[in-house]
Amino acid sequence: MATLQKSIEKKAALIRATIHLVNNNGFHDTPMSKIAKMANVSPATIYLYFDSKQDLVNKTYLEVKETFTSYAFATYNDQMNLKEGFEIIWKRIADFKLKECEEAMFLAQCDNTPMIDESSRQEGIKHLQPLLQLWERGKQEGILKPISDYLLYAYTINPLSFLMIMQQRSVFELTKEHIEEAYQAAWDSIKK
Amino acid sequence: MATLQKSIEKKAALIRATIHLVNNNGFHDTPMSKIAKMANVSPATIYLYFDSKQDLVNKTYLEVKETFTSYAFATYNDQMNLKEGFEIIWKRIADFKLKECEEAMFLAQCDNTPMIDESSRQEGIKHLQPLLQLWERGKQEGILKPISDYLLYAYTINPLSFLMIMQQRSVFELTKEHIEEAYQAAWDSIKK
DNA sequence: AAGTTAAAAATGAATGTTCATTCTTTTTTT
DNA sequence: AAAAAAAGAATGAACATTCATTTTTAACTT
Repeated sequence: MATLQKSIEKKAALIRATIHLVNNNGFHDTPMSKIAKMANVSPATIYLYFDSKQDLVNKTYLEVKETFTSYAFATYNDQMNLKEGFEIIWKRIADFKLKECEEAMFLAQCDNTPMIDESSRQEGIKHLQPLLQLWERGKQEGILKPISDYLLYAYTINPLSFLMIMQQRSVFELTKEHIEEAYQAAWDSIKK
Repeated sequence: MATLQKSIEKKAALIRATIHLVNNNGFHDTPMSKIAKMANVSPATIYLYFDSKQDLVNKTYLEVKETFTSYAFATYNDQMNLKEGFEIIWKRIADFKLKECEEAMFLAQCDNTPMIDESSRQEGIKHLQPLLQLWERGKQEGILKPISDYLLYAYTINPLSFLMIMQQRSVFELTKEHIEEAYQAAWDSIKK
């Protein structure tokens, strides 16, 4: 137990350090030595867990994406009707972005820069499957506008990322009321 | 003429090279030597125009932001009524993001990473003043929802950035119809 | 108009540092 | 005591910036 447990903890510490440092300094301004120091290991030890710096950041991305989508879909099941399902997922996503803002900021940075490999990016997208299926159903039932998933995403989920970043930069404070408002605007813009 | 003109051209070439290389590789993976090569100057020459790499990227950001907002507000004047003014600005912004996508991608990267200095970021925000004033008016006239500018921005302008990035990554093609749809959704989500 | 020269602009080649990765040795585990 | 995990120091490449020269510009003189 001890050894495997310890390995898992070490790997987790490395990933945490990577998220934190990359958020504040960007990928290329985050030396392996700093990641090692923050995770309390030797730089060489990183290479027991990851092939390279690029591999470390790719795997960090995938792990965070996984955490994010598990959280987003945790209270959803596909028996729910469209409106209910969408509201639950949307609000979980909002929750995640506010509560786990380090992780969410990291994802935003990955999604907006050439930081991670294209293949990891592709892999990460797959996790959103349940939401895409829900939308598909909504379109077939004639409840949602018959538009591309990208547009649906742009109107509903993406504004949240922007608000999170502004919150993070302390340029404005995001309250429960803002979130409720944003949810209404999101729903209004996609329902038929 | 010759000399000043040439200087201006050289500076412009450096800025163009910076945009292109940073878009494709990120700030810290874009060496000064490559920027110099692409702009057909010696690395040392960059330092005649800019204090440092950080200064180069800050100034590039401000210049691109300036170009962007000039374009966005070119056909707008503050005599217009709210709906007309908003539509004109929104569509100019959409236009810019599609036609000048290198510049727009660069701004998106600056806005989502710790790439540029905080002071340049602040400076860049000021250029959006006309849009904020228009919104202020809209709220006073009771045409717009009485919500924060950040929310208005999140619902209307930010989705465009997402769509542009997806277009750029060739994951979907953005047509005139998509833009019209997106505009309608934007307006619907902010009007009272 | 041609020649002269000082200042400005530009250059390619150093410089010194930072950093990813590897190597050798030490520590921990079983 | 053998094997696995971890460490710190060493290596070599990449890079931002500076330095010593060269080239270009333009003002001035004849």
